[in-house]
Amino acid sequence: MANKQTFLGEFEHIVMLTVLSLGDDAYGVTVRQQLRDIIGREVAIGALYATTERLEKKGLLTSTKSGASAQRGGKAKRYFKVTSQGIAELERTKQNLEKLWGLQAVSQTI
Amino acid sequence: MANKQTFLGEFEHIVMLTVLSLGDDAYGVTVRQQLRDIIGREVAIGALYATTERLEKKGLLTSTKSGASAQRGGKAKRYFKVTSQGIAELERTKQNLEKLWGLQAVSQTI
DNA sequence: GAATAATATCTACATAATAGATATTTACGG
DNA sequence: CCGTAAATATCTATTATGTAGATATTATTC
Repeated sequence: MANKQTFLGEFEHIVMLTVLSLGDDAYGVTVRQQLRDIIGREVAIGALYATTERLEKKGLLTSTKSGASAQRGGKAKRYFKVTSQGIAELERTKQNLEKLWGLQAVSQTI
Repeated sequence: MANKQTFLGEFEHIVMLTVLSLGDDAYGVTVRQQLRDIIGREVAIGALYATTERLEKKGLLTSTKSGASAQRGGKAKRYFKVTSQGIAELERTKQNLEKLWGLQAVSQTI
């Protein structure tokens, strides 16, 4: 097992999908809201930033600060965007899961 | 965020699917082989047992020792089986991912 | 009975996920 | 303008997951 392989963790995975789904409006609060709306999952805001930071380090996500344009105040939003490398990674992850789901005994069961 | 939610981690997820796919023949070596064959992923045997043990603690998997029936020796195999709770969990996980994948911007991209 | 094959178990460490408290910035009402 | 509230990000600490590989156990063959 010489060369390290890396994979999207499960939370990383859904955060990336959520960011992607939000297009130009993906920042901490909206990502959190979207996760709650779509899959009913409550995430701590800290969890989110920790994860996006890791994803940035891996080159799967980028972030840019908006100029201060908040409705009622607040720090400048940090907008996230999935990189093309990130998209490739998502695609690979999805294909692998689909392969596993497609196996006989599995598709009969779940 | 009072009550703790738990989710299948990414490795847990694929291990469960693999065990399921192997039916009555799921033990350390075959699970490892299947993962290599289907998605080209090399896993350390220790990683596998650590994970199955955790899944057992959560009630998503059970294991039973075979009588010693190995071809050429070796310790008795430990056969794994996904519990019905495990199946429910897999189903939930799959549905959530499918929801996210189905979102407009996502399905246009990956 | 020594070498080898098939398997599981153990130990230690690295990475990912979670929780929630705290800090920063701006707008609104008086 | 000042205090309060709102919107957001950042920080700190802890727990849960994932990874690696060495070691132990059991049986077979020669």
